[in-house]
Amino acid sequence: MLTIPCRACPLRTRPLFVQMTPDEVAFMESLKIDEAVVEPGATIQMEGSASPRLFTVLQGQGLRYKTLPNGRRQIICFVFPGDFLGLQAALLGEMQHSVEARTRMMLCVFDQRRVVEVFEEHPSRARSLSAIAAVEGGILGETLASLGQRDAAQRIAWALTRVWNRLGAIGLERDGAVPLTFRQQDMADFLGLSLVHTNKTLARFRQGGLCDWSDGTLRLHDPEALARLAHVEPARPAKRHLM
Amino acid sequence: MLTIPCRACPLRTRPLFVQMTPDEVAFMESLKIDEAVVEPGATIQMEGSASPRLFTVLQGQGLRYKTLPNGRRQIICFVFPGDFLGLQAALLGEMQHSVEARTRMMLCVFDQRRVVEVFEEHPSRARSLSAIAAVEGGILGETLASLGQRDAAQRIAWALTRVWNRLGAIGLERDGAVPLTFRQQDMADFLGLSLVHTNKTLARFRQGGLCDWSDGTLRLHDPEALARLAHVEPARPAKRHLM
DNA sequence: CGAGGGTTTGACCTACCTCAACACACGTGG
DNA sequence: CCACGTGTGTTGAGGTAGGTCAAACCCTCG
Repeated sequence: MLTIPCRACPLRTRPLFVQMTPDEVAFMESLKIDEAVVEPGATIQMEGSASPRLFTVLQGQGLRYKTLPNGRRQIICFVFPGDFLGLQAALLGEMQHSVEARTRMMLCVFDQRRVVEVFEEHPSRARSLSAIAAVEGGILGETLASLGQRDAAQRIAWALTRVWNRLGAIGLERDGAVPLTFRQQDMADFLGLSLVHTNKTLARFRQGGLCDWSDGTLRLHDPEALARLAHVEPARPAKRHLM
Repeated sequence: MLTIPCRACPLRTRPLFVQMTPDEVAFMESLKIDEAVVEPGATIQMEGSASPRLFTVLQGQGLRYKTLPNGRRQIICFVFPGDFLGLQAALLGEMQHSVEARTRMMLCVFDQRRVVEVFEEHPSRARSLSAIAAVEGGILGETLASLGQRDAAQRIAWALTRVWNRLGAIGLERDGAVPLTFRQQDMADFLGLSLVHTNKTLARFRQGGLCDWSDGTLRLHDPEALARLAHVEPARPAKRHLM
């Protein structure tokens, strides 16, 4: 039995997300087949395989990553509540990256075959699915620009402000802090930096009073300065779609 | 008048692309409103604006890029025949990057509003549109992994083998060479390298007998060695969708 | 013939990497 | 209770891949 029917989903009322019509919500509820809880470290989806179950993240944090033939790991992006997992499996038949949980996560479960049928059954939901893909593409483009054109400090500042805004937008800020449950190694693998350099840069930020990311908690003491350092343009609204 | 009706399009018979049903081809033909030729250097779409015209590239080469607030430029990817331009404009209402022509290009033109209606009118075409978005996401992920985890020589080797395979797949190889009409600066801005270092690495490849990219022409003398250097897994088929 | 865009080359420098140790917290078993 | 491993964060020392600067060398084109 579903403990959280879509119509009572705490996420979808957040202003970050494009609002659904009651009809859409009802349709999604008919698509939702289960809820799942996964433990930290669990692999949710595997690069190269076709995930028969697709997910919307309700709670928790995780990451998408690729393992390269040379053994190194690139983190594609961090995964937060509201993210949809398995889009490539649905549209291409195969995931191009793996997804792993970093905290305990609660997931909304969909049947991959039913999701594919969305194109025949519910055009506006199909549009949202495509929009999700397009938004992710845009984010990846921005990430690419960070890796290619920003130096280490700028990259880290960029990533932290990004995460900060995202987590704030889904209401996870408490007392000027958001939970950020990754290791420094994860951040390094995300930004193409070494662990050591990531660590030292974070220490500099901390000593400089810019921000403090420790014990799984991120505090931005001076968000403007950080954004300026990162060369981030003033936060665009950029609504997201939920599945 | 259209000089190339979709049913006679030379691209869509290439094995690289997922084949359409006659019904789909007819539908696309009803969507196609024009053909356009743009000159080298022309801006086809602009970051931040909603392009009212969407394109499928028939001929020529171009690039997608973002300009960062700090003035630097990140090339997102190279644009080749078969690519669809304006997906973000269609799905999100706004382009997140610009598109510029590097050679004279021939484009298939669609009306943005009509494309959006594809979700109501033609589910299987809508699926293809989404698949295009998903494929692009996968490619961006791979690019991300290159920027983050490969050194300069590996990045260049990776990019060249990628381009080589792509251009080969659409039948542009002649006498062991494909046309590649970019500047070294473009490649540098794509891979997050300086022009100087890109140039020197290319020179090393040339002297080492690996490949030769000059005068707008790319020759891979030893594709296997290059792929080995780049740590590229043996070419996956990875079909693409056309619009 | 000069101007401008792209490529090439050399000299120098630094941002970042690697290696290596240590610190601290946790759990497990003796 | 302590001894220990293991995983994560921290710090220092030294090395190098790749950046920047600068100049020259093509081209083509007006």
